[in-house]
Amino acid sequence: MYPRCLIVDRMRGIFHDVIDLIRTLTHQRVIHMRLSQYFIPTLKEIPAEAVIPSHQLMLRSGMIRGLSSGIYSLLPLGYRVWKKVQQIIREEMDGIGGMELHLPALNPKEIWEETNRVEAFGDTMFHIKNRDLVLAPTHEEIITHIAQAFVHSYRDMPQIWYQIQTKFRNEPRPKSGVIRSRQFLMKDAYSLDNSWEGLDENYQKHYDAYCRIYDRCGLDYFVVGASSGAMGGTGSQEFMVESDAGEDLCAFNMESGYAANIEVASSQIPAVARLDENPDAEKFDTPNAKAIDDLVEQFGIPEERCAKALVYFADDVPWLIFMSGNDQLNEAKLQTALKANLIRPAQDEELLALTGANAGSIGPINLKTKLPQLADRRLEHANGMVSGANVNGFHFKNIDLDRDADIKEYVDLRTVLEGEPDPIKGLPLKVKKAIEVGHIFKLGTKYSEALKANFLDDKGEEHPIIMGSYGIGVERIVACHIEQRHDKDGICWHPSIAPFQIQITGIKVEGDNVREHAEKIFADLEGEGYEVLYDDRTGVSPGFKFKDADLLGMPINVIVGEKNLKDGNVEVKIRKSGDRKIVPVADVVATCRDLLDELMAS
RNA sequence: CGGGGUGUAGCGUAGCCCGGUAUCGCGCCUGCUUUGGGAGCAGGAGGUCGUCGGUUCAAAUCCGGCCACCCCGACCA
Repeated sequence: MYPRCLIVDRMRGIFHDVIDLIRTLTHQRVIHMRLSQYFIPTLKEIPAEAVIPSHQLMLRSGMIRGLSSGIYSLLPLGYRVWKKVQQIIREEMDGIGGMELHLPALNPKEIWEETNRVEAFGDTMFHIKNRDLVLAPTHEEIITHIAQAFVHSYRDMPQIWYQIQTKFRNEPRPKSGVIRSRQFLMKDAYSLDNSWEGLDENYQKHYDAYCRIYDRCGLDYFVVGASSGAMGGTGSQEFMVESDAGEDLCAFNMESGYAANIEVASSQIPAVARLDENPDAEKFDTPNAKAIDDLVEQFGIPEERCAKALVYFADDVPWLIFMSGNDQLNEAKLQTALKANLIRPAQDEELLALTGANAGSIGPINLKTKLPQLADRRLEHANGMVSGANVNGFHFKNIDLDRDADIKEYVDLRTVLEGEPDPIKGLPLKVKKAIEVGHIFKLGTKYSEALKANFLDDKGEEHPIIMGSYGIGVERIVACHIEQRHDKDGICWHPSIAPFQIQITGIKVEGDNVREHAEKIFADLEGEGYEVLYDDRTGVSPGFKFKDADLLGMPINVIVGEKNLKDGNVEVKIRKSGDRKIVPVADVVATCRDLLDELMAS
């Protein structure tokens, strides 16, 4: 037993230990937010490999570092942004009842063979060399596998499961920095339903959540109807950000409200009219005509009266395809029309073997081999057409496709062009490049059927689970944000995903007055809960600090220097607008709060 | 996979055509002076010239193979 005074001393000692611990923790937290300590390797010059602004600025601001083609390290400043985007996604996914889980990136190849997707992905999927394992490019198979094991009753649904996970895709050509890379983060969500109405509801919930996510990230985006591609399914939409760095083309007319990926976009371009006169088809000499334009120039044939014939293989079956004039075949539409896993144009030798002629002289009459035929709907019942004779150097004229060809079906196969009338109001279409930042799919039962994920309904009947699949590219949000919010000096972060909301620039912090005020403001702003990066570097010229601050692009820069301090003021600069305010030291916290609230809402 | 280009210090580059052991700027280290828009002076460190082979007395430079990266195209649930 201690004498009383010793107990008091001891308690006093513990009390002081706790205070010291708090001081230590606070001190450690603060010291990491100092530019003199924080690892931000900025670059003055633009690295040669970076072409687009977001890539250049991510490198220059020390957010990322390339390791290999399409593979990037996320450095501390960049990773802060990544985490913020993920947090916004988590909050909105949780908000629609999503449950976060985490699936393995390493998958048995076998499960991917059951859905035929080892073949469908082909070289895009990474394979492990010394085991029968693959690196997952997406997770429908694994989700369905879990559903198959545990979801057996209509009472078990609906479900929304999601994860934020690293995906691996062996892109043939990684490009544009993190926009097309071989390892990237994706939020992928999957809905399980016992009815098609349920799927519609879950799809709509995701649509709404996605809008909130992109709004909160400060992105300017639009939504387009999209192709379901080899994923299968009954409907899908893509969330797009307009950008010259984009790899997708979108056709739209704002006034009529039409917007679609060029892969599915259609127009009201008129069909080729049927002529009253309909003489027999007649072969004629065309020694120098290999392209539609040659026929138009040499023989004065109207472009649309030419039936361009192409041969495509759909899962190893050759098809003869007809298009009007120079209309461009849309391969996505063709793939959908033929319900094929893989399509490809025939090669020269194959053309010769199948038709008897080379490209440019192929047509419906005198084919060497009988081929299934498909034509664009513009050509429905068209006659008076010119097409190849299946002998090099000859064409037929006066072809009646109803009479002289054996076309199974007329479907929309053409790629729309800017200026054509849109399908809703017939207003002129615009076409622009965009980056896909999200995609929502009504998958249906493709995977549940393949993996036998069935449930019993209230009548005891067995059905495949009805699924939806919903993806967001995390790095694309960051890249698009920078693409949309930068100027000649650097990034202009929206406060929602900025690595720090506030930067403090100390001018000549060697001086006691400046340093003490800057430290005080630093502590006050952190005390208010803001994330603050304090440029406390000594021996660095003011110009250097300003340039760095503009490059890093925090929404607000508080400049503490003797120039204003002698009047009791500091300067508060808004990165995006460039506006500057001179405010009394005592008002800094309130000013920052007001400005950030304003910027957050903008 | 087809076409084009590049590889020289941490970054950006000159030299290559016409062979003689590598230029300049930025950055980095030391010292002094500077400090409101990428400071000055002085001194210093750092390079198997992507890699392997060939030609030559001698190769960053000429020839060939390979590798990596970038751009255009094809491809891209």
